[in-house]
Amino acid sequence: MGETGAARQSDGYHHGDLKPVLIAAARRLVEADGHDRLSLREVARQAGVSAMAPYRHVQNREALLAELAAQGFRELGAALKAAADQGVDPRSRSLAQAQAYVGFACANPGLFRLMVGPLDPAQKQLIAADAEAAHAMGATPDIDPDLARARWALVHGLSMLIIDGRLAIAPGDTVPAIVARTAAALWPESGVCEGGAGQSA
Amino acid sequence: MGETGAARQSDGYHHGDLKPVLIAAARRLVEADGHDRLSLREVARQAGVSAMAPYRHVQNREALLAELAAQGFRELGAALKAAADQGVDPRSRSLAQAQAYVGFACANPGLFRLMVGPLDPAQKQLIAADAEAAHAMGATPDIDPDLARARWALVHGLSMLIIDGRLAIAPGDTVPAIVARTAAALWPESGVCEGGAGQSA
DNA sequence: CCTCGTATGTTTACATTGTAAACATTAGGG
DNA sequence: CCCTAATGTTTACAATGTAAACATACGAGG
Repeated sequence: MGETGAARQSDGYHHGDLKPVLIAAARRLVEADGHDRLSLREVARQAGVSAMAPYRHVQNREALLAELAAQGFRELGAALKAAADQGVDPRSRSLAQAQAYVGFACANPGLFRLMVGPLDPAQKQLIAADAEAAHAMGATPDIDPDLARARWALVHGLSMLIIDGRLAIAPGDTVPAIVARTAAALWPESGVCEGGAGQSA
Repeated sequence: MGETGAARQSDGYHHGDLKPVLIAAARRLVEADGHDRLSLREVARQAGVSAMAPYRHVQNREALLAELAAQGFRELGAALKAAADQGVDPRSRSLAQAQAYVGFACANPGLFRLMVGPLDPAQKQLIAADAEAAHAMGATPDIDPDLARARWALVHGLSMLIIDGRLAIAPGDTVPAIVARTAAALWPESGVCEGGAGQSA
């Protein structure tokens, strides 16, 4: 079982299924060293091909990063949707989504920083659809926009602070617990989360 | 009065006061292109000196970025302190600090991203003192740590979302107003901000 | 089955960058 | 007035992004 899927056919010249390998290698490197230190040549090296091979599959370095970001947004969107489908009342749904968001960031810090960081407009268009999908997931449509923005800023800021090591996680503490405690500190009772402005559907 | 301060003495060989010029140029470039695209050679070019001249004043590129970050933290700390000294009740003090934090990020997005981004440990030690000063400013000591964390995450996330262009600012709207509305959405009455959870436990 | 076009990989080439090392100049104290 | 250290410069080299030219093998059509 050496050949996985539709991989190389005969010899070593034509790899046959290089692009996913490149993306996987790039993702590994982005997690390891950060997206700003990603080198296309190192990606090629990890994939076992020549330095110029990646250019047959991506336009340039930025385009590869954009594909990575798109993949990240797709995964984040799926995680948010799964969290939304899981809760029963709006409050637990909100908490589950918040935990999913921060959880994703903490599980893929390098990728998250890439998704969140600035990208030149050409590539941004590439990932816009996925990003929109993920973002729409964060804001349920039946609440005050100001409150939605506050919730988004909260989970986003929490994510950044944690993955940048500014919020040290005490031993024995977990990310979902931190999210839950932070949310609890803001909404001690309940009610605020779902009620908000009375623009009921 | 062409020579500012202790600038060049006679000819063009010894600049005489190069370091501040380098830092200023670097800051301009960081704002313009982002810290990941900063090139020491371009800094030198902007300062009108040779490519290797900066190495007489900073150990390497990372060290220059660290100095920039330290400068940023000092300014942010000053802004936070000024905001704290300005308010009368704890609530308006909190709001003023939040507005100062987000305002600083929006006024210096490139620098803020540098301050917030990951830096290798050697340089991190350089800016640790300033960073601590700025961070301590954010959390007044008399409140629930969970609430302090929530407030910090909120302003940090708001800053990131705005400077990354994810929260488009409507024409006529201002950053302080957004911060105020966001805070108002979370604490509709008052009371929560200063009283908080009875962490007397 | 053979051939040829095209997709995919490779090699070569060049500009830009970070950084080390050797050299040049000048300021300022003996 | 001269020597030394501080400051700037030139030279040099390795790594990177990317363009251009070259090579090979997969698959369609005869």
